Amino acid sequence: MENTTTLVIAELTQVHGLASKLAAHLDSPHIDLCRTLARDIIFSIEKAIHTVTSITENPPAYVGSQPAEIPTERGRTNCRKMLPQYSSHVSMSSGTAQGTPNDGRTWRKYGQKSILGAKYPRLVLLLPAFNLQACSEKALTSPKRYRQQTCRAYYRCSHRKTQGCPATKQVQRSDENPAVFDIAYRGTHTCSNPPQQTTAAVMQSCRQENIWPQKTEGINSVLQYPSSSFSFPFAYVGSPSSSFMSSSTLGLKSHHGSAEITAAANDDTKFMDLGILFEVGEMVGDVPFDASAFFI
DNA sequence: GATATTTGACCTCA
DNA sequence: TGAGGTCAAATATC
Repeated sequence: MENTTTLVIAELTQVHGLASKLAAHLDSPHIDLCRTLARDIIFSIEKAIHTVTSITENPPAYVGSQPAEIPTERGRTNCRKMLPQYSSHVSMSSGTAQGTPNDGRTWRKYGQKSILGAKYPRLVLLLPAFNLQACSEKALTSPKRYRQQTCRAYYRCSHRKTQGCPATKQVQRSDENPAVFDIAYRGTHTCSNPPQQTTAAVMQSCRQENIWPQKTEGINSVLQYPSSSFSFPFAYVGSPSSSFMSSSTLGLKSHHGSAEITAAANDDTKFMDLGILFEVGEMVGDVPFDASAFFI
């Protein structure tokens, strides 16, 4: 519940910031910007409502840190019912050809499964960790079993062996938005592994490598993100300029114990200009953002 | 050789 | 019995 409260508070904080920004621009000629801000406000409110609604309808059996499960003699948990619920979900648009989004932790992939009923089986095209050939061959040879399937990859903390860290995560494409990856985290890190990169360091490297998000031609307009990533917790809440927001949205948010990265784009999306991206954005949260490391 | 990934098999649950 | 989650041997990469 604490996690939910944090999420809702964060959303409300964002709404407050957006509303303030909207008020400041009411008398300006930038009507597109106002529309965008209004849309963001509505989105955040809907999200907060959804968060509260889902927690009411499906109270989690687990939130936050819990001791690692006691494995059986074969190293498996005895009762799946006792497994902790996902402590957080991250949605991230990523068409990078270099793997799943890096969240600052080191993960070891330990499995992959085809998931029935998913809308977007093309996930295998975007995440090289997924075996495209195997999936497609299975789809051809067993059309009934593999029809409309996508792959879900399973990762666990690299420090499970050395430190017994129970954290795991699952990565698959969102059914609701093909441009968004759903990354579900289970358990919390008990390892002492620090985040690999700071936000400023990541952005600095992105700027240097000129690998900021851009449209991927031919793959349903999926935004490409750099293979490097953001460390949590960090926060960026804001809206790109009106010209950009007319065709796409992007937001980065994080909270204690949970985080979310979202991005979406339609087919009209043009290359994102990072200067524009941060033009009307603002940093919130508890991690300092070193703008000097990002802007020349 | 160490480490990471792939993949078929196995286990649990509904 | 099928689906989801995990194991562990085989394989790939550095």
